[in-house]
Amino acid sequence: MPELPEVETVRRGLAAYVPGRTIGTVTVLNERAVRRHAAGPVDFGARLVGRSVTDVRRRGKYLWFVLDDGAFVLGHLGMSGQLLLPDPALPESPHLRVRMTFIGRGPGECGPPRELHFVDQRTFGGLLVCDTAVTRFGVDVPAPIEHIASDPLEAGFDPEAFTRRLTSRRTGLKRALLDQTLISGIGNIYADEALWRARLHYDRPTATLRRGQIDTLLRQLREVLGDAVRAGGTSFDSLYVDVNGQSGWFSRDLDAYGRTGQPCSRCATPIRRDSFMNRSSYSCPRCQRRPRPTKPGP
DNA sequence: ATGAGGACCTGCTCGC
DNA sequence: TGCGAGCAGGTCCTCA
Repeated sequence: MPELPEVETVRRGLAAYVPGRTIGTVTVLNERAVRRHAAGPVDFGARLVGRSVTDVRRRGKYLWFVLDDGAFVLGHLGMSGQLLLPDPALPESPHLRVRMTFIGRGPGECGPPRELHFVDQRTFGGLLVCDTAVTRFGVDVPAPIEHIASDPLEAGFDPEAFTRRLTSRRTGLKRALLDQTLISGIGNIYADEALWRARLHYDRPTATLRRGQIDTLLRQLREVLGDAVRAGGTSFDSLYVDVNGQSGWFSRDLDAYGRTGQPCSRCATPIRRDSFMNRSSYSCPRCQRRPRPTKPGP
């Protein structure tokens, strides 16, 4: 499940159940799911069995468990990954890639503990175990995501630094928003939604943005991401669900994404779909004017 | 540094 | 009914 609100929804679900639990068994059903764990699937399991989870954290679209020996289990959901605490009465997904069981039960619980399933239809996502943390933007993160910038909902997100880095680029605005080394957590849906809210065109050269426009964009980004987190994320189908398999309902609040031909909710002009960066971009041709071609520099 | 393009996958929908 | 094309919310790599 892709973008920040969906990953945060999953993180919250995991944080309510997993910390304090001890991992009993780990079964890797598809090796591709742990391909980024260099030591291989056997080592992946061996590193986890008997360890307790102390916390569940997130930056951008990545989330990780902190273990009692100081290691991390880092996960990315790719395009179709799910981390589920499934109802044992229901049939297993055919796309189950990694199964984890827990030992013992929490206070007041009865019956066997839930399992943790990593389910991933397209297998672009994956899990790995790593030992080293690095401090980036004031937070200790697993070393493999050292290159990932802070996300706009983090306390330590620095709008000044973002503004400087954004305007020093010579690229288009949406391309920059999707660059996880500049700002993290934003994908195709929320980029289009924030650009619509801020009335900015996706191909606006970042160097021409005025400070006020960037402030507005950041405010709209925080707002749309926050709204979507409160709604439990966006989903169009059962591929994007929380740890219990439930869909979020933010899709009803989308103003641009996926609304080709439908009237803009501000000005009633039909929303248009463009092919951009090998994917779809949705925008209002009236509220979000295409930037003038840049004049050749001196 | 930038960006275009492809690779990595499965499954759904659409038009013929 | 079958079949190929196109599409899907991501990331990473190479090459120019």
